[in-house]
Amino acid sequence: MARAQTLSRNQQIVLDIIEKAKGPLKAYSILFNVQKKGINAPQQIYRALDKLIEMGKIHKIESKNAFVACRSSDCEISKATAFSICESCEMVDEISDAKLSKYLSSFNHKKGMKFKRFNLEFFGLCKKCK
Amino acid sequence: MARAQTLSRNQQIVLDIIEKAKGPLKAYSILFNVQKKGINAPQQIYRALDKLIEMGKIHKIESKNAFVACRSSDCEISKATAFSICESCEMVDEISDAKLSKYLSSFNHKKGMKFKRFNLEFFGLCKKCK
DNA sequence: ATAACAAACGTTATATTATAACACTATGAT
DNA sequence: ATCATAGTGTTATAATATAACGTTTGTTAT
Ligand SMILES: [Zn+2]
Ligand SMILES: [Zn+2]
Ligand SMILES: [Zn+2]
Ligand SMILES: [Zn+2]
Repeated sequence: MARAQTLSRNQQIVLDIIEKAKGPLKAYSILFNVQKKGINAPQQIYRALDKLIEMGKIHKIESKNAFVACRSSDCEISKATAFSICESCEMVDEISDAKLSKYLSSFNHKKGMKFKRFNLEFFGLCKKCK
Repeated sequence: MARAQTLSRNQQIVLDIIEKAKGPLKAYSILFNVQKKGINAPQQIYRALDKLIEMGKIHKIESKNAFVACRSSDCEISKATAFSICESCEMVDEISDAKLSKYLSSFNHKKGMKFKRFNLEFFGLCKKCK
């Protein structure tokens, strides 16, 4: 058994920063922010990010190569993620909508492929920006 | 008026390659494939890719940093794109499903954001791979 | 406790993806 | 003709991500 819920030192440092952030963070911006804590190399960041994603603690916003903390419970270890992204201020909000999630989780492609996971990114202008 | 439908030389070369390909192509793999035609620099590829995306001729698969030709008509200049992606063989298939597209296009977030565009990526194993 | 294993770590180097900046050319509109 | 827009070619560099290696730490089983 792995130590399923305990985070390692580096994982905790990286998660803390992502959770405190107002918006999505990029890997190298995380790196620059933790150099005072003795983390010096991209590898250390990317390894922590990979594990945190596996655990469902964070998600990657693919269209931005950036990372946000999970604020939802619908996404069940990143099998079903949806985000709303402002094209002006870069704000990202995790969408937690049971109906949407159910609809997409049960969506079946004509060509017979059974899906294990999806990621949906909506783009527009947020309240502030429109 | 711009020459809305005519492709430039480089755009045509890049589009041809993407259309002929069986699966998604990466920018640098396109580059290596067109060096015999006198295209030598990443910029030339990325510029063509950007325009082709704008025109709706191709799409970017964000989770793979790769590009596919548009095979749909539902996506109306890339405002509403959906893909099915095999995690084993990397096959990508554009999903053209009017109901899905309508459902998502009219989806409204609780927090009052009006969406202009979405991109949905499903992951699983294709027929061959499962 | 200790051996064995898995996970995490630190480090150096390198690969991959993407953009900046600048000078030049072609095209179409007024 | 002149002006604006789009496209080109080129060099350089930025930003994102992984490979490979040996070491250390934590967990489990005996
Ligand atoms: Zn989540
Ligand atoms: Zn905004
Ligand atoms: Zn399309
Ligand atoms: Zn497959």
